[in-house]
Amino acid sequence: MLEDRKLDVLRAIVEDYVSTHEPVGSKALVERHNLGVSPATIRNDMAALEDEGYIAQPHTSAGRIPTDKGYRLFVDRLSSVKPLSPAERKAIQSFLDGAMDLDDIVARTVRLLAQLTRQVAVVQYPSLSRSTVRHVELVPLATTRLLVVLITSTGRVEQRVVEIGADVPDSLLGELRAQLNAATVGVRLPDAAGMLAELPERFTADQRITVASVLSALLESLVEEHEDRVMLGGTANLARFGPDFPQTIHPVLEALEEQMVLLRLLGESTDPSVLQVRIGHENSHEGLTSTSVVSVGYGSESEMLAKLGVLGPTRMDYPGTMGAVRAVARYVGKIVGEA
Amino acid sequence: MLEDRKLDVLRAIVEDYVSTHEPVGSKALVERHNLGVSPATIRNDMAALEDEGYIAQPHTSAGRIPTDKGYRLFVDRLSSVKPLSPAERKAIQSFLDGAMDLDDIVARTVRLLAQLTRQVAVVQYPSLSRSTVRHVELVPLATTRLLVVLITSTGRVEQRVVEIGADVPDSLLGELRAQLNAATVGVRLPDAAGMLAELPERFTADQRITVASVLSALLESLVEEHEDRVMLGGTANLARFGPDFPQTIHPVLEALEEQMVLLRLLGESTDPSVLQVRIGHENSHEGLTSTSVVSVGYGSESEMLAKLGVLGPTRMDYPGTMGAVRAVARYVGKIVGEA
DNA sequence: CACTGGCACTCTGCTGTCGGGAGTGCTAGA
DNA sequence: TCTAGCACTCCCGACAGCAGAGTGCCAGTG
Repeated sequence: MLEDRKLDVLRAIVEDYVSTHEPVGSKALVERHNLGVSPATIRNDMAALEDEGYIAQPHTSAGRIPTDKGYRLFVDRLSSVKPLSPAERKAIQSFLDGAMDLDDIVARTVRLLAQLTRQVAVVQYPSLSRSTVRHVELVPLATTRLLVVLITSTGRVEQRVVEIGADVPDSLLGELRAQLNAATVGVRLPDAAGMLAELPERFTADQRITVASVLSALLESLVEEHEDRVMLGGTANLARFGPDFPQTIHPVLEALEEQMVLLRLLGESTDPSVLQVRIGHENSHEGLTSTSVVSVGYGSESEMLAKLGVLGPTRMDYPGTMGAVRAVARYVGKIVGEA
Repeated sequence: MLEDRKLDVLRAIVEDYVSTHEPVGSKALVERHNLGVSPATIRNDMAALEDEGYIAQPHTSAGRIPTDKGYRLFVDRLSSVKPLSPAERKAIQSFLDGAMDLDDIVARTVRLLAQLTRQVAVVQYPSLSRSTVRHVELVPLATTRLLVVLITSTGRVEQRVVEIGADVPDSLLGELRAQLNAATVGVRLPDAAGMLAELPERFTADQRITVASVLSALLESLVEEHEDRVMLGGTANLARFGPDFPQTIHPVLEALEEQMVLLRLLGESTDPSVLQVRIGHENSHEGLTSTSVVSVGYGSESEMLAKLGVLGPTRMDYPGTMGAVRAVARYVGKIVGEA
């Protein structure tokens, strides 16, 4: 009973603080939520919550605000993911349905997430490592220069320019192209490297220089995975972080410029199919200590291809944000799964 | 004589204001720059400059700050582009030399510009319209689905997925691929459309449906030019816009999210080979009225391929920024010219 | 005629003071 | 276990006073 109400109080504090952005006091609390008790009682509960580290007061005799630990409890036990309205679902669908190529899908997703959550959206491009080789193309640019193009099953195109020491006759080019495709098409990217190991042996000694150059470029494209790209949107929403934000916003902007940081932000999860919320200091990156990240993987039923999420102030609407992120991830997963 | 000194005063005001970010008064002026006259004299000049609209005071009895018109005069007549130090030149070169593909070049350029100028950098991808077709590739994705890939002389790759009503036999695919390449390779993108006009006539009636679908996708890629992409960097530098910037920064962030706005920002110029400075209200976009844009085209000697530039507060170091932008444009031009 | 020095004036911005208000913790009582 | 009351703390806005910076103007000088 007592425990139960304490949790109710914490939930009420989080909800009020999220909507008003101001420390919430005992009196306002009983007025807005109809807990059947008096402010004084609430005060006792609040004192207890403060002792346990779930809330804090900015200064003596101000209202309370939730701590990271408080938000954590709220997310884990006090709230449920808010499903989207039918109108919103419809909007998602029509927004994403017009997409043509992969870039377009990712770009639209980012916009959509940013609009829906009114926060900063981050979408990772579908990872190469999970996809398979669709086609390898060699294009002569000059007599001693080749463009190696790798097309994957997710529609992604990787390109590399290779400088070859010698002239490359068309016949060799055709043969090499055929062999490359025969060896790798349909194979998963990480496995494709292995399929190519014995390829040089099928060519004559003086051809091998060329073959080796092309192979090394292709292998580079295949393992590119680790420097996956991400797309970013909704940075204008940073302006709603709060009025105290000259200090707050700068480190955040800096973090957003670093692809590596963004990837780590999305990445550090165990099971990508489960919605993940990282709150304030739980974020390894300093400068994002008053920032929360909500992320989840997306992809076909069988596999997660990449992750997406949003980033906002710790004082965000968690149920709504989580609902939006999850819904968008599902739709996008369906779309890239089909493609 | 009098006119000359008035201009000196304006220059001094601009320089001081840019470095201090505070309204500059007559006394400080004579101290910092050794104009050989007394503050009282300067005050007369300042009054005149104010009448003519070159400077203004935020409130009675504060120092003066330059107006947009003042900056304009400063840029046009009172300053010269500041050449970079040898160290900076070296940094540019080594920074850009490691670049592999086009994406990489653009990404590095953006970072470089942002670091050098400590402002927001914008780089347009080399325009398709000036480049030529290097290769067209058709890749079957499924029995009724084709990937059309266009590779340009600047190393850019455009891709489109086409849904074909019917099965596409390999023979037709090969024939079509050959014909497409024969007709367009080496041709400028805007002209290539014309070369393809008669292509359908060489195929039988039932093949034409397929040919038409592929063609329309290819034509789309060819004229894609108008929605050229841009890359953005250094947004963290927005935090240095000033302490008054919650109002200032939000519209700017919004503008930066819109590709179209960015393109127009770079685009609206007569001769792209000449360094262009657009100051405050000269910028057509509202929300960027306290923002200046320094931009210039880049490319080979013969042609400009695209533009790049930076965006910052009107109170920016114009000579330094202009020098950096020009220098970077030259190096990048050299690199994409070679590629 | 152009420059200078001096003077009165006008702002801003900082400091300190002072209630009002909101919120708390504690204690006594139901 | 909850409630009511009370004294206390602290923030915040208003107000006044003051120093400083800067201006405009005017009379004087080479």
